[in-house]
Amino acid sequence: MNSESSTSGVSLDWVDGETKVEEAPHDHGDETRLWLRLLTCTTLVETEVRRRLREEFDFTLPRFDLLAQLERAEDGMVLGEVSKRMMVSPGNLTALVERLVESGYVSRTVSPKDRRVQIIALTEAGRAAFRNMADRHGEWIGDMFKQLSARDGAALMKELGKLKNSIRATLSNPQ
Amino acid sequence: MNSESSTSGVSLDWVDGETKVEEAPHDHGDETRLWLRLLTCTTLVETEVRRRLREEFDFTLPRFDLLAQLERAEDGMVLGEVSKRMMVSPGNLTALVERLVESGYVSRTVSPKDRRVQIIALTEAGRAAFRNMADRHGEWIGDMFKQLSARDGAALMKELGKLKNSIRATLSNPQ
DNA sequence: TGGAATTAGTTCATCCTTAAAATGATATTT
DNA sequence: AAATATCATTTTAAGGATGAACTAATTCCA
Repeated sequence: MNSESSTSGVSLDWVDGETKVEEAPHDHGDETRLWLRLLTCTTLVETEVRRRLREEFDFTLPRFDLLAQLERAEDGMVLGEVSKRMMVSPGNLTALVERLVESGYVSRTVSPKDRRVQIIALTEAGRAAFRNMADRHGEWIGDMFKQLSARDGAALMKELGKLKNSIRATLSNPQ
Repeated sequence: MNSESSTSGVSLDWVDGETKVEEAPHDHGDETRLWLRLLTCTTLVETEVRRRLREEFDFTLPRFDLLAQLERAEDGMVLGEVSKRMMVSPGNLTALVERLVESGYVSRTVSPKDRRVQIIALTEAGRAAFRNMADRHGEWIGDMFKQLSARDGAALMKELGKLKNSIRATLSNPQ
């Protein structure tokens, strides 16, 4: 029904890990199924975006995400701030930024006020490249989401907002 | 308001990359915002699950996911099938399975009918360890989702179902 | 049968990612 | 001012992930 198999495997013939993982005493089966469905949706979109970024622009998603963060910080951003916004470890950024500096999309300046601090910013080339990719990115997402009515989209947005609050509540107040 | 800063950075003080990435001619801004919110929720949960798996069981999420797939295949599973269900490349599994075989949680048998094929299965130790972790996993998810009413959960499940269909439609019929 | 295509997995090079430890700079005490 | 704490970033070691190239086994079919 649904196959494709490229030389290097993977592709469209995935199957969904989405089924119950457990059925324990106090259950939580519903939440777990919901979580798995959430994860499935995210993985499907994310994988496709990665694939297209590579194919069309020979670019990676982490690099794209980094440019996206910088794009709305006209005067650049402190590295630590980027780390928080991207939800990745600071150590991760070191190499990522390095590569983007090398390719000329990003500039890196040591703050004159505090020599520990770095300010990262988009170069003109980076800004142009990003805008280009972001346009396509928007189209891809629009395409993948297109069967969802405006109504459903709004509902989903709202429900996800509630979920996000629920998660954050637990995270900031463990146990 | 919300900080914690361990030696190695990251933790609770994330900020959400969730804001518009672009505002292009044909827009897609709503879909993109929805996508970013979806991604944020997934990342929050996933990161927390990783953290707790490591802390409580010194285990990784990919390994846990692999055990989860095998758990509901009494007689084991062909490696390629695992790859499809987990939505990861086959090459990825080679090392993952190797490590789980070493730790005694998984057995690997070459099929007698077709010597290209491998059958992977949980060992008794693997089954026990998995059940243990899966119980806790369910609790964590239940905890993070607990502020979502049953009604909201059901609604979210349904909306995500629609989204999943939309995505799959695009993937199996690109352009 | 015997060659070509297909299929299942592995290997390789490259990148991403993290936690933890280390480095180096600024702030805070005493 | 010296000692100490805190803070921003880098380094390191280890695991995950991918696409592409490769190996080996099976199937297809002329």
